[in-house]
Amino acid sequence: MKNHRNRKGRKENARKRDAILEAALEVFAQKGFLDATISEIAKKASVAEATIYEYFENKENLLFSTPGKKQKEALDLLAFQLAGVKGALNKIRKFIWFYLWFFQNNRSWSSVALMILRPNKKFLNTPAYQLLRLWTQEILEIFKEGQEEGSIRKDINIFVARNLFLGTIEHLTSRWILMDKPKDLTEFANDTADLIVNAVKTPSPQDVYFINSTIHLGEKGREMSAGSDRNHSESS
Amino acid sequence: MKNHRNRKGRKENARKRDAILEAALEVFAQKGFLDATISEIAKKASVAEATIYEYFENKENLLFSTPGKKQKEALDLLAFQLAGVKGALNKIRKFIWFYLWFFQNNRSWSSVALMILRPNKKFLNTPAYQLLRLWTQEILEIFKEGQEEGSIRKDINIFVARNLFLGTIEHLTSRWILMDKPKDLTEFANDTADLIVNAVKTPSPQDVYFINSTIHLGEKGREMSAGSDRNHSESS
Amino acid sequence: MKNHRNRKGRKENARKRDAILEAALEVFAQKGFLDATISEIAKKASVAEATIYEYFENKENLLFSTPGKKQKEALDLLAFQLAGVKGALNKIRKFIWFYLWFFQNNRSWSSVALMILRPNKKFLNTPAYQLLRLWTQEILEIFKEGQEEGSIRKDINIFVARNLFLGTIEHLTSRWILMDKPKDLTEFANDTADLIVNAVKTPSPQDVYFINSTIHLGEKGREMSAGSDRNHSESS
Amino acid sequence: MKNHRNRKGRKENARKRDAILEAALEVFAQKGFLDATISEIAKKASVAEATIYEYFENKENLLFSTPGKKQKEALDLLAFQLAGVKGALNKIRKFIWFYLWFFQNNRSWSSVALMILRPNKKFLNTPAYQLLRLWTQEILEIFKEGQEEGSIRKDINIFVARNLFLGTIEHLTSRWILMDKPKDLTEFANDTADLIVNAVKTPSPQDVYFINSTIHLGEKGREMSAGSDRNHSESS
DNA sequence: TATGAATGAGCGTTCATTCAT
DNA sequence: GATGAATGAACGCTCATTCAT
Repeated sequence: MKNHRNRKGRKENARKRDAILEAALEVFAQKGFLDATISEIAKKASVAEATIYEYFENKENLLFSTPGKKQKEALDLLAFQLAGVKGALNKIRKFIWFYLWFFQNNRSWSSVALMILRPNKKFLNTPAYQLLRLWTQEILEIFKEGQEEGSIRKDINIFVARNLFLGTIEHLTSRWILMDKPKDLTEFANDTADLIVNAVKTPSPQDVYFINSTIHLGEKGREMSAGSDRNHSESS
Repeated sequence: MKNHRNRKGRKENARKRDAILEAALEVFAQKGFLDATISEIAKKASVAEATIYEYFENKENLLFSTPGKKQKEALDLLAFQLAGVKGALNKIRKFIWFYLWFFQNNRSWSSVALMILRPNKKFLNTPAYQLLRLWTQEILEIFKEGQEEGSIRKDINIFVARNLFLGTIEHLTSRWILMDKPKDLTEFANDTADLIVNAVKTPSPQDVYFINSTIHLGEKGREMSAGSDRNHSESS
Repeated sequence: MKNHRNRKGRKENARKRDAILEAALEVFAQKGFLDATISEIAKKASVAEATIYEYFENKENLLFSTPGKKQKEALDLLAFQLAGVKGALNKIRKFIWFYLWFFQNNRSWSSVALMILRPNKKFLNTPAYQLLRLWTQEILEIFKEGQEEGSIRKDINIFVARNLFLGTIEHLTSRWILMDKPKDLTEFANDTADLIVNAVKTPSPQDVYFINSTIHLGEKGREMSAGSDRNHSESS
Repeated sequence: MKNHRNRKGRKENARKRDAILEAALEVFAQKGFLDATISEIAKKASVAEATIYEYFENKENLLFSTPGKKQKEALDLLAFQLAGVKGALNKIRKFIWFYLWFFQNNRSWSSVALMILRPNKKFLNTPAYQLLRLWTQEILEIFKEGQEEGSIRKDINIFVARNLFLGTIEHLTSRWILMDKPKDLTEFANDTADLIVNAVKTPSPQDVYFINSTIHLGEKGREMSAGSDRNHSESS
């Protein structure tokens, strides 16, 4: 409220600022927002508590500042990952894999983003949230692209499709965070991609085949989702 | 001293207990777990703060006790809703619609379940969570049923499919809770069902048709998803 | 701001409330508002810090509640003191003496009232201040009475006269509080009364006398201010 | 390191020092000692916070240094104002008017002096306080002069009279600072002077007059206090 | 059973002040 | 001489929880 001095956001010591953010990310991920203490964050960042207030207005502001850098990194990497990939469906598959991979390799960030930030209404009015929207808009673009190129059905609601996309991945990741299952989050990338692709793709004749005048399920899909079956140990 | 909870005998008890739970649900939904105070819950339930501790061990225990009744109600209603519905795909559609309908008509409960309980690790060790599993197992059963009857592809991972199912609905509902969009949560029930059904159903020849020796997209799907187009006002 | 529970002002334990007020008065008097700590007040009152917040909203509110009881006591005693006194001028003398006596016998209260409350703008919007106004209005009444009975000049501004009255006494008392001089605050009651009475009283022929056709100062005043001379040790 | 204050040599120094003092005066007046922050003073003075510590030992020291310059200015002006005025009573009138005028035209200074410095015990051990004593001694001198010339009663305690003088003026000014009443502080200069002069002056036969062998109140006083009546809008 | 009253334990936040540059 | 950066040291305040009645 009262930001005395020239507190907040000096670039001078980006290193110290980053150290605080990193520490905060870890502590928030581990303890949750309210059980996390400034004291612990400060200790982990090797600064005095008061120093945190030189860079961030308050605890909540610190929380909201926490995902920014990683989010940008994710955006850059995503572009890199998608570069050269042809076709919306392939992009979707790549996106899903990358999304899960990135979550997996940034567990604290995932935890903060999904468990703390997402249920927080105030987060919506935050610069960090605006950044996040770039990410989700990318998904929409891919769907649109697919509709234009014909690979994605024109009769689906792409906003609902985006819900499908995000909801599925976030649900999978949430389970991973909460229950440590599966150990390897990307393990289900293919199965997940199969379903999502199925959901949106334009049906093609390759999907059906004729045996003795009967139409059977094509086996093509199987080739991409080998290893997926009901034998996975699922606890719920 | 500590087993008041077990004395189900007296009606007066149950009434007061329910009043507390209802008040708690509302306050938790409105304020979140930590900003909710025992004091406010007590006031809303018209009991003294200490009385709450006669019925619940502590604040967290109260939180975890909060969804139980509604959850049972949901299970009963679900059975009622699915009764007489033929075919896994139709059950899925019905389930989706009912899920959204129930969320919509129990906002506080939805809010507590999705925003507070789900991100809470401790909730997993809770009786209330076991109840919730019955719910999600129902989904698995339907998928299995579909695979047996042939309407659902046998080559999909039904656990991942359940993620798809739950994740999509919860994501949609979360948006509704956080941003009040869409006003009517069931508005997208059909579009959502279309996508999920597409994702899991066994492709059938009806989905393709031949014109001049070429296979085209069947129009059947369209019949069920009338009203679905990209004109929905979506803000993100 | 947020007064959770039924905090503030339960009469149930007026004893505890009084203990807190008394402790607060002493600590405030000794340390000033900001150097006084809730912790010290709690210790002196033999209650937990949190208990203070059961009775008072916050530190400032506690400060403002501090003088009330004594102020009422002063009002009652004043009425008692003035009862039976005839004539506005005699009432003024009595009032002055009592005012100084009461300050002297309630040092902490004096200190808080003059040193902390008076310079605090917010105090003006306080119930305690309204009580104080009864006190100062009493002075006005006496001046009016004197003007009606003829003992006080009709050509003076009684509001300014009240400033004279209050300002003089408060200045004297402030010096006493700050510098412990004079040891006995009532020592100058007579001299002060003489001056204030002189300032407002209707001049009377007794005040002048004729010697050899010349008018001299009457000696009557002297009788009441015996002992007043310039030999007092004054440091400023 | 710690004696920068003594290096009066460089002009640049004095200029910066004055800027700090001026800023401090305003901030202290507006916020009070404790709510004033070094940060705000620094900002207002356009210097860095640390710079303030080059010129002043600490916050309290800065506060005590704050009134000095104005106080000297007041002393000089007072001498100027009193120059050529004949008779103690006239000097008293002039002094009162000038005192109020100076307060009025230096509101921040008044505020700091009366509201912050006066209730502060430590201020008494301060060079600035010694300067202030010159001011109050001047009052004593005038009283003595009046007693010698016969215009002021020899039977009054001049120290008490000084209390009357200072207390009245300070009380009036305090009200003005706290409640902005009256708008023009010098409005009551005459009325105040009348009362104070009445209080101390030697009664003279002109004050009484004879009608039908009876002694009546003289009207002389009225001539000097035109405009004084009970119609002033006073809120308390 | 119900509760009014009391409190222990803790945390975010503020600033005056220091010091290396 | 000037200052940006860092921090130590405090303190008000909140609430979940307990317990005597």
